[in-house]
Amino acid sequence: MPESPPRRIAHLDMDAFYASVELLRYPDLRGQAVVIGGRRDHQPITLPDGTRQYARLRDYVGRGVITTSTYEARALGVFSAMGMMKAAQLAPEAILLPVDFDAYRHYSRLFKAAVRAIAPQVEDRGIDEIYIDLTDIAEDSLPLAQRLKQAVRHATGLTCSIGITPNKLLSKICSELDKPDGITLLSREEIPARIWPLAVRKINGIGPKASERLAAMGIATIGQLAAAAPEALQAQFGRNYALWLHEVAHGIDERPVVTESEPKSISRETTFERDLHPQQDRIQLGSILTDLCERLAADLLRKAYVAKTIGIKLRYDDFRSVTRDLTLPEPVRDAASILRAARECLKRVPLDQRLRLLGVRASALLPFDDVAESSSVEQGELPF
DNA sequence: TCTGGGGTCCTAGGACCC
DNA sequence: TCTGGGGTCCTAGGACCC
Repeated sequence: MPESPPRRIAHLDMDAFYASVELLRYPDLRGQAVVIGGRRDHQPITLPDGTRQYARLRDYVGRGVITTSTYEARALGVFSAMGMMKAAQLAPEAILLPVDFDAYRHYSRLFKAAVRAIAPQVEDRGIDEIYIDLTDIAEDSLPLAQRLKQAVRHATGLTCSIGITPNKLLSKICSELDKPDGITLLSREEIPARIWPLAVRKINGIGPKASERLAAMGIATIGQLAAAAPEALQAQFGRNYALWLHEVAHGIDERPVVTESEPKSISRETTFERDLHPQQDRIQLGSILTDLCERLAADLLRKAYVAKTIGIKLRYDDFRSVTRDLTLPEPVRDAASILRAARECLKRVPLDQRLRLLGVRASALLPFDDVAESSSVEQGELPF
């Protein structure tokens, strides 16, 4: 087997991205505990004398979660994905700002363009992070990393953290090691000293479930995972996942940096302010469903896709969720057809319990060139 | 005071075809 | 005549990520 050439891969992660974008707009909040999240109106109010009044976390009522927080807020124990009502108990005085995705998308485009101008082999990993293949660039890693950070800073006023290693797995781990505003370089030889002491949870792909099962086996660190008996891992996790665990624990990852990809699905979902009953609240649920279908249709139109499969997602008041899919004879993208398919799916789902969430999803996507639209109609009894 | 919204990938079973 | 194997599509659920 031919030896593959050694690669040089960077992972670049923006520091507390949403919160940092907000601080550009509200510099008076610098140094304070600030959290971003929620849908409710908690826009800052500018008083006649020019001073601003901000909402406080303790004033929040609802089901929102923290999307991002500043490092000052994190120091108080407030992290992403935490319920805002719970966070309010830990940091009642923290400033609360609503999310503004348009602003974050704008800065996302700016920092990615700045990176691409230096290193064009960029893989998008969401709004605030990218992988970069630096293999074909001659410059040494440290000055190159400094130049990338400078370019990002110049384009956005924001800081980021960069890890550079032989692969995506290690770079992702490393970009976190010196946050914020850090650079971490790592070679294969340094894996035992610098990677093995870390918790298995630091590996991208080992989540809460897997790390809990590993903990039950007495495996807490990546080094312990690397030393674990393969048979024991297979007994716990099955063949494929066990093999993967063994590889990543040894720092092996051959995944390429993928610079282009097509979306697999597009979806819209919403959690209600209060749980809704399928019968008693059927009017309201019907209008929510219609609204979701219309937004999904607008997304498909804007992104120029048609969908062969339409699905729904329900979450019950006990947080169990179910999905139903329907593959259509012809691809669709208009709201009426999506709604029709979603209602067909709804007929196949138990509706005897209050709901907290409803979602609609389009999958099996095809680029919209000139695909003829379906007009097949079969309207049966409607759940709501 | 429970837990958002947008995604990807994997698994597993059944239908259906050759 | 009670017995195949492979391939693909569809569906449902779950883990995980940002």
